Amino acid sequence: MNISIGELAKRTQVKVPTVRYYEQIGLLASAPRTDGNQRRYGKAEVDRLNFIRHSRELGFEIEDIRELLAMTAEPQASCHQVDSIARNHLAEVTRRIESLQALQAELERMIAECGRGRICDCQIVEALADHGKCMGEHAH
Amino acid sequence: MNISIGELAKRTQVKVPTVRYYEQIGLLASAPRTDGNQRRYGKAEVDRLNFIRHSRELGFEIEDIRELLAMTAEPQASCHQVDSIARNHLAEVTRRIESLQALQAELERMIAECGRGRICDCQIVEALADHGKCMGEHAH
DNA sequence: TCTTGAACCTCTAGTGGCTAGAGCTTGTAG
DNA sequence: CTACAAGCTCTAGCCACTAGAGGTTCAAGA
Repeated sequence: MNISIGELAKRTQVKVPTVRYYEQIGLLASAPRTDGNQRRYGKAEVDRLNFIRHSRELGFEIEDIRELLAMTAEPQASCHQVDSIARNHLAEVTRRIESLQALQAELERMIAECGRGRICDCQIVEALADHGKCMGEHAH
Repeated sequence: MNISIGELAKRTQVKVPTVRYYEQIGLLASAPRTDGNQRRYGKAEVDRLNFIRHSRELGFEIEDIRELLAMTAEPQASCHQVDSIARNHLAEVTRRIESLQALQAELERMIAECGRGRICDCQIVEALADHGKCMGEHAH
């Protein structure tokens, strides 16, 4: 296997500019070039990029992915750190969900109170203008 | 009332650089200056900035807030557009919650399967490397 | 072999919403 | 007067891409 960046992009569903970006930030090794200066990739890079894309889809940050990839280079090492990274990320996702759910509740309340009349009577606008009308985590 | 930017920041809990940023992007009018070139604000600006901050806390985008503020300048107009902006935003928040919940489920599954052994046996790493092991909205 | 269009290359800047200095000026209290 | 806090403008950075611009290479077709 000795594929171009476009073919790599097609196989992994990662855009060409994004592949270049990942090389730039060191997530992918600098690819060997043809005489015409074009990058060429093998199966290992396809696998690595699939790992990266999948991790990104799951919301892992680039630095986390960098660490995870470094760990896969030490197959006999303990996976304690992998577990830790995943748990931290899960906790963050959970926090974000909770925060968004609080926002959702506030927005629902505001919209329910809207009489669909004029701006000067609008409960949405009044709620935005007056912080005290909110309750819950969003309010302080 | 004729307060400095620092006082405005204290009253509204919006940082000084953020106030300047909002002026730069036109969300706040350019403030009148002292002979020493310092900005000075009145009650109207405090109220406006509170509206902005509150809307940002609820996750409205700057452009949405710009529109909402423009509407408050027409008190007799219909609040149909306000309602529409809020509903669109609520729908987006709902989508984000659902997407995060799918991620959460995948992460929980991966972590539950982790045997806490070595990297080469790690179910988290294997799941990240093999897309087919995921299910749900995240998988394709 | 030549032509042409697609794909490849590097480089720069932008997205959204701030945030962080650097270096200078103003205001106020002691 | 002095010193320090707060004000000012300007630039660049954060995060993870993304979008051109302008030039080169590759491969298919005539």
